[in-house]
Amino acid sequence: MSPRKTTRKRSIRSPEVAPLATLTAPVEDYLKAIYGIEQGGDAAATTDIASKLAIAAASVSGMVRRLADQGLVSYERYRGVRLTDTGRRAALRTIRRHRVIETYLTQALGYPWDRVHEEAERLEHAVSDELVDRMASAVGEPATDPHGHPIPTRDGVIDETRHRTLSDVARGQRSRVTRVSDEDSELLRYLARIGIRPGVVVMLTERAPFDGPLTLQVGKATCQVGPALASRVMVELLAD
Amino acid sequence: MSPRKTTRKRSIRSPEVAPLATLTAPVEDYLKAIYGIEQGGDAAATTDIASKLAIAAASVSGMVRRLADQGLVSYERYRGVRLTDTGRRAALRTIRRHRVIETYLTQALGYPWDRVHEEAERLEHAVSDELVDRMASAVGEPATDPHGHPIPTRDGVIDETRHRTLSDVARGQRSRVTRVSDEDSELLRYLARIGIRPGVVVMLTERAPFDGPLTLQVGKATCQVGPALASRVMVELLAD
DNA sequence: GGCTAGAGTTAGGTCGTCCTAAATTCGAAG
DNA sequence: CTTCGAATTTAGGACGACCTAACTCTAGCC
Repeated sequence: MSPRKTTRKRSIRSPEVAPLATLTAPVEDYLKAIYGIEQGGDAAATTDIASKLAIAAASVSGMVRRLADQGLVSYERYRGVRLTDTGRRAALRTIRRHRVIETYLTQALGYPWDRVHEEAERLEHAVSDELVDRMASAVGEPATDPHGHPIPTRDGVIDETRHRTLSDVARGQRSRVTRVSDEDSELLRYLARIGIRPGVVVMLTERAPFDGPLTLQVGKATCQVGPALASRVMVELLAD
Repeated sequence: MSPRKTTRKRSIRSPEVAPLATLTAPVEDYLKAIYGIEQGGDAAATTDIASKLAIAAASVSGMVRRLADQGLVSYERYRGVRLTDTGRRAALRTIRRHRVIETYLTQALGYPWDRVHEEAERLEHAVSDELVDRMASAVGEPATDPHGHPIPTRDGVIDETRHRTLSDVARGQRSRVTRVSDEDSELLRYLARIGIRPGVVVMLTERAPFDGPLTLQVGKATCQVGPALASRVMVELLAD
C-alpha cells in the first residue's frame, strides 16, 4: 500500500569501520543497555531496551535503525539486536567510564555509594579518556567499582564471570557478597544499614517457602530480606 | 506509561521567578557567552554571541527568543540581549562550575593548565551542585581558577574588578600578572614556557612603536611579546 | 494448521538546535 | 533626508531523539 521506502535514503557512507569517536549520550546509553541485556545470552529485545531506558518501544525501533546505520549493532526486524564488535567496544568504554567515575567519587571525594550512580550516569558522557585514566590511576587502578562490578580495562577487557544471587543460595550455606545492584539508591542505603556490601560474608540460615523471606547472618547480626532484595545481591559460595 | 509531566517546577526563593532547574547545555553556553559580552557594558549583540559560540547569527536569533521565553534574557529585536537576574544567576552557576572544575583538575589530578578548559567545557554541563562543592572544598575553596579568573561563590557573588592588560602598561612599569585568557591552549603553553602565570611579576622595559612588540623582564629572563599576546594577559600595577 | 496476544514496527507529530538564503532594519555618511 | 552596507531577523530545512496511535508480525496454543 504505502510506499514504505524508509529503508534507505540515509547518508552515503562508503567506509565500513565505524569511527567510534563521537557518540551522543543517548547512543551511549542504548549501547550500555544492549550490552547488559545481551549478557543474558539472547539478542536484546526491543521492549527490554525500552524498559531499561524508560523509553517508548516505538522510539527504540527508530533508534536501533540509526545504531545499525552507524555499524554499532546488527539488527534484523522482529529478531532483536546484537552489538557489533565496534558497538561492544563503545559500550565497554562507557561502562569503564561509569565505573571508574563511581569509584573515584567514593574514594577520592567521599561520595556515599548510593549517590554515585546518578552522578556517573551524567558524567560518563562528558569525561575524556585522559580524565578517566587519571581518575583510575589516582585510586589505584581499581578492578571493581564500589558496588563490586568489574571495571573494563582501557582495551575493553572485562571479567564476565557470572555470579549467583542470594536467592540461589541454599540454606545453611555461607557465601561472600561480590556485587550489589547499583541503580536503586534506596536499596543501597538499606544494604549499607544491614551491613551488606561487597566482601562481606553472609550465612543463609533460613528460607521461608513460596519465595518468602530469607534469614541471614551478617557478621553478628541477623536479618530477614525479601526475594526482591535477595535477587539483587550477587555472591560467591564459600566452602565451609 | 507514566504521565511524564516531569517538566520540573523547582522552587526558588523569590516568587514567580523562572525555574533555573534544568537548562540544556546549549542554553548554558549561551548564557555564559552573553554574560561575558555584557561585561563590556553594552547589551550583547547577536553577532558577538554568534562568533563567541561559533554559530550562525540566524541561529542565535532563534535561540535568543527561546531564552527570552524562559525568562533568562530580556530582548528587544535589533537591540541586543541582556541577562535577567535569573539568567545571570544561571550564568554564574555555570561559570562557577567551570572554574571549580578547572581548579580541581589541575590541583587534584595533575592536569596541565592548557588542557583543563576543554575538559571543563564539557563537564560543566554534567556535574551536580554537590559535586562542584565537594571539588571546591577538596582544593580549599579557591578564589580563582588556574588562569586567575575569579570563581563565583555558591550564591553567585563574583569579584568583577576590571584589570588592565599588559598592553596598557607603561614602559618601566612593574606589574603583577593576575589573569590570562584560558581558551587558547597553545597560548597557555607558550605563556608557561616564558614563565608568565598569575602571581608573577613582570617589568615592561621597552615598547616598540606602532603596536610593536613589548620587551618584558620576567624573573631573570627577558622576552619579547606581540600585542596579541599582551592583550590577553591581565595585570595589576605595582608601586615601585 | 489457524488464531490471537503481545512484541515490534510504521506513521505522523513535537521539540530543541542548528543551517543557508532571502528579507528587513538600523545607523552613519553623504 | 536619502541611501547603502552591516547587523539582524524571517523563511524554510535538516537532524536527532523522543512521543502516541495504529498497524503488522511472530510464536505458542488448541
